[in-house]
Amino acid sequence: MGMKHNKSSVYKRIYELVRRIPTGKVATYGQIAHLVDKCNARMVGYAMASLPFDTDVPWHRVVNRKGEISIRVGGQYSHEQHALLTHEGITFNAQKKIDLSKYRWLGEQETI
DNA sequence: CTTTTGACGCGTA
DNA sequence: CTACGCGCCAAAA
Repeated sequence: MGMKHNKSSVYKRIYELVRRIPTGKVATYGQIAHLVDKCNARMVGYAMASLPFDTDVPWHRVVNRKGEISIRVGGQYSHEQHALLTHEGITFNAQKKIDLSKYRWLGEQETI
């Protein structure tokens, strides 16, 4: 059935998913995109970039596939993202990378 | 109207 | 490991 998938509904799905990333965990742009139909990693980036300043969507928990903050260095928000993640207990190595094997959100899976 | 400019990831070389 | 092209979208100039 040709249910229309408006861009806005895609963005909405992205935001819903990002909201589910728990405190102290991160997801990659590609990981979010993989869970949303008609979506790719870049679109997740666009969706994050278009959020208002006072959003309650935890945008800072989305990083690139290398575990790095993907916002342009020197900008206000890259520093903000680093601060927020550090505050949640996430650590960065000497190369400013997060260990995804340790902090990656595994979706709905429950670790027993 | 067109062009530019980004919060990306993957295949390929 | 790096470099490049491509897919894909929106807001601003």
